[in-house]
Amino acid sequence: MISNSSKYAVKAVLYLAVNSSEDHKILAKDISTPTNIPKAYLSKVLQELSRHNIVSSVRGPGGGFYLSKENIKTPLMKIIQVMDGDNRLTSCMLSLQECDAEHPCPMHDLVGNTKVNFVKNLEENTVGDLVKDIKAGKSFLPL
Amino acid sequence: MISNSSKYAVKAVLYLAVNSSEDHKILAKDISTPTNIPKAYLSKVLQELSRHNIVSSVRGPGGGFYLSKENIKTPLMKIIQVMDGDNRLTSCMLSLQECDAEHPCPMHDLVGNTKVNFVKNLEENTVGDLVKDIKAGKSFLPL
DNA sequence: AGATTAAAAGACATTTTTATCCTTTATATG
DNA sequence: CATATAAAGGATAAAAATGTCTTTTAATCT
Repeated sequence: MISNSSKYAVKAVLYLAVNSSEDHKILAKDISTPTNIPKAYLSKVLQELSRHNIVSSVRGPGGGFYLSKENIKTPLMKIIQVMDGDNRLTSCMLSLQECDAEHPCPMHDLVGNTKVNFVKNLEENTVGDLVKDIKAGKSFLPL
Repeated sequence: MISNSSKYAVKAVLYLAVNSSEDHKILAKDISTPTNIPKAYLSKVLQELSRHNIVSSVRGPGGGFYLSKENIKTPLMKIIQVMDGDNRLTSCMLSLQECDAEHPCPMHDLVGNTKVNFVKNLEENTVGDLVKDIKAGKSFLPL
C-alpha cells in the first residue's frame, strides 16, 4: 500500500508529535528504540523529512528532532508524497495513461471511489489531527 | 498500491479473457506486444499464474495461453495475492500487530473503511465481471 | 580556541523487485 | 522417429528499496 519508508516516516513523525517540542528535542536513536526502526535508516528518513520541512532539527549538544507548530499542520499525504512520490497511491491501478472517470480502465470503478476517498482523507488530515485522536484515546501508537 | 507484477498479471489475464478461448490460445509474445509488457518477464508472470490455476496453458505447436471457464471465475484478489502476497493490501498501514477496529492505529480509521471496501471489491469481483464491463463499453483496455 | 555532541552527507552493503537469457520438457506434425 | 513449436524452469543481471557505516558540518559548552 505505502512503502516501508513511508511507514517509518509516519511513525517517527507521530512519535515526535506526541513526545517532542521545541524545548524538548529528541535524538534519532531515542526515536529508533521505541519505534523499532533501524537507527541509521531512520536517520536517513528524518533527514529527508527535515529537508522538506516536515520535521525540524538542530545539531549539536541539546539538539535533536522536534515538530514546530508549522510542522504539526503537515497533511499526511505530504509525508507519503515525499517518501513514495506522487504516483504510488494516485496512479491508475493498471498504470494506464488515459484512465479517468470518463474513460475508466477495467479496475477503475472497482477501486475508484474508495481510493479517491482514501487519498482525500490523507490530504485533509494533518499530523495534528492524528495526535488529537491519540490523546483522546481514540487510537493507539504502541511504544 | 499494487506491484508492477500484479498490474502485469491483471492486464495479461484480462487480455486473455477478452481475446482467447480454449480453441484460440495465445502466445506469450502475442500478449507482450499489445500490452507493452516485456516478453521474458511476462512469461514468468504467466508461469506463476498457470501454477496457481489462474490461466491455462498448453505447450508445443498450437499451444499458448487461454482462460478456461473455471479461470474466468477467478476473483481479482487472488491474482494480487499470488503476485504480491497476502499482506500488501490488507496489513495495517503502520505494520503494527495489534491494529484492529477495537484497538486502531492512528491511521486505521483514516483508511479503514475505504481499504476494507477496496479489498472486498477485489474479492467479490471476478475476471469475468470485468470482462462484462469491457464488452458493455463501460470500461476500456487500450490495446 | 578546543572538545564534545548530534544531525547532515556520502559511501557502501544487502535484499527485493524487475528484467533477460538459455536450457529443458511437453506437444504436435510431417 | 525426427523436427519444430511453445511453455516451464533455471541462472543471471540490472534497478530500486532497505539497511549500515564513516566522515563532515553545525552547535554548544567548557
